[in-house]
Amino acid sequence: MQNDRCGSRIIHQEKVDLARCRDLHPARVEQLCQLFKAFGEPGRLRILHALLQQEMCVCDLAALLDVSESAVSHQLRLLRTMGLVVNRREGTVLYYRPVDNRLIELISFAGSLLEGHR
Amino acid sequence: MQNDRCGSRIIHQEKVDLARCRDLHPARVEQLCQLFKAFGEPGRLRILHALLQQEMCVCDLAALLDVSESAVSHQLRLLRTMGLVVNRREGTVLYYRPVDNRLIELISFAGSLLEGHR
DNA sequence: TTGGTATATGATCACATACTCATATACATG
DNA sequence: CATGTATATGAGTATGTGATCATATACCAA
Repeated sequence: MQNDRCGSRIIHQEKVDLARCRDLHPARVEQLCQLFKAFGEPGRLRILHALLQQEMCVCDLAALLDVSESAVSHQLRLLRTMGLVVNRREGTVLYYRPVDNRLIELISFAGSLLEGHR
Repeated sequence: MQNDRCGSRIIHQEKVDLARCRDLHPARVEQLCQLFKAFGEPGRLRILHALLQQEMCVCDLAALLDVSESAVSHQLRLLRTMGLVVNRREGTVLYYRPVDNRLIELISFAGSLLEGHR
């Protein structure tokens, strides 16, 4: 079969209908994905986790993660663009911090899911 | 400078030390990233969200997302490999469901973070 | 066994993304 | 203003990833 994009081959119409009406709004899907994606990369997760403990500058984060400052800077730009972190300048040093401290709870909650299953 | 992988250029040694001792274990970082990554893609997020409402088969999910059944199958394999979903066979039809229903709370909590910031 | 249906899987390709290097910028200090 | 420091940014590259197409598998029914 060339095109198996099924429109007619629905087995359980009621299930699909129910799922459709409970489905997330496309915009909400995008927002959620952006947020999860931010945490879905080891470097960014560690950066966010560190910043949720205390504000830090690029150089310190690079030392913590043992990667180049350029790499950290690029990741921070992403996080800034997503609206997850902001910075504060003090001379030539930029201190970064998360916009929303509740993000730490998202990490802890995810962590608790990893412990035991239901 | 050729190599800016800083080891000596640490500005705030105390901050780095504190961050190091509070840092997540590498294995935990990997687990968390896997989990977040699973939710960090529109297709998978919608699949998981749908399955958290009711068990569904590949064909129904394909209809819901309006993508090929092959694409859905590939995503489901990923989720299976990650241990996030399991299936139950009934004849030729495979019904998928999440291993842990608390995953819905992860989505809701993330959603609540999108509403207002602190 | 033969054919049909639902799904899985492998190869391939297009695109995203995370890093590196080189360079630019912003601020401080002389 | 010239220089140094901390960081930002752009281009290029290598790797990751999500889709497609073709094919394989598992089950069912005649």
